[in-house]
Amino acid sequence: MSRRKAAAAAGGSMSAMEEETADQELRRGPWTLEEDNLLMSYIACHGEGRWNLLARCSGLKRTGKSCRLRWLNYLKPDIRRGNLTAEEQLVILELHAKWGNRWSRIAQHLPGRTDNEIKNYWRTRVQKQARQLKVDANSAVFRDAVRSYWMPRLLHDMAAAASSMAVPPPLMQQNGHCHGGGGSSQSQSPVISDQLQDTANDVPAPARGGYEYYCCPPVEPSPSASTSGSTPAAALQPAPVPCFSELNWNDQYYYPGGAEIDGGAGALDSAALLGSLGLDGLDLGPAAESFYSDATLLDYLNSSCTSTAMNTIMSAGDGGNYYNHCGGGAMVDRDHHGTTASAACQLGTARKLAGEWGGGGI
DNA sequence: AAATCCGACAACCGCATCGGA
DNA sequence: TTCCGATGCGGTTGTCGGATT
Repeated sequence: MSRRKAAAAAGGSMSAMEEETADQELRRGPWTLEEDNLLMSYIACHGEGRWNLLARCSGLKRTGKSCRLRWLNYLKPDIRRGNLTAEEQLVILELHAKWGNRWSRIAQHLPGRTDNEIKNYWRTRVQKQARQLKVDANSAVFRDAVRSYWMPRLLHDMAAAASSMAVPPPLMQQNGHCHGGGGSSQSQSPVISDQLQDTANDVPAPARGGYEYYCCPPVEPSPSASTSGSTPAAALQPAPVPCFSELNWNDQYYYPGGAEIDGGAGALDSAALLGSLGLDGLDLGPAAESFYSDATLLDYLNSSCTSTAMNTIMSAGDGGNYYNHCGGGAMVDRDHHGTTASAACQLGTARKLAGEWGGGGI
């Protein structure tokens, strides 16, 4: 309910004349090119902030709030446009599991992305999947499904992107401390992430930022770790927490359903898979078809996690490391990393991530 | 071809928090 | 300490364009 409607409903603290005046004085709705130009030129001269003053002095018939929002969500030069990459989606899924609807906080770890954009992504994409499954997006069942199906698929997308680039994505970097000043990555440069972004979007390169937090999930800020007062170089230091690739990948988080992961088997049976994931109680119901047809589970498992992508990863840098990470080493025959094995090993990865999430509440 | 539906995203709104007077 | 304006955040709504009927 709008404020004016609320006022009217409450007995009307705003007179009709005031309403009319307000309507004449303040513009609402979509911004015009002229308004955008006016706002940008004002900020170019006076800088950001003091939004109410800006609104009064710039000639814009908008509220300070509206000006701020337009600038932060649309006009600011470092805003990234275009679809979220698999990497970014993975970050969102991970951080949302960790922090919930803290959109602004999540956005801080996706350079160039706004809280509004992330929020919209969650509502339109993630919650859509939850609706199709007839479960709550915050339920444990749905989180498990995300961990077991969606995240592996995103990992696969990243692997495919890496394959097309002939370099592995940063997730697969060895020694954990991905990129950004640590200097411990042995085979990849810090720009790999950006390279991947550059192939994934039509966004000008200067608008891109790094994704160090994908590999190194952020931790609660501490006074000593605050960016204020730290040098730019220090700000690039990886957070002192384990990266995905730093986890104890030799744990036995293999496909637990008893199926051999040797690459010789065909497509996994969906019921067996659900059972193996501890989701045998999950009734996908009539939504299952659309869920699958959206290339969310079986399509993913049966399709393009090809040996080509895996071979690329294997042959590059620490690909073998990733391979062992995924399959727990002994569980996967390195010579038979076909579709099933690849999918299953990524499921293993997802399960490991689920474990790192704690498996419990958000 | 027209009507309807639906997804994506920009924008608005209310409330909370912060900081200065 | 209190007040008040500025700012930030998250929920919700409105709009538009493409897809479907």
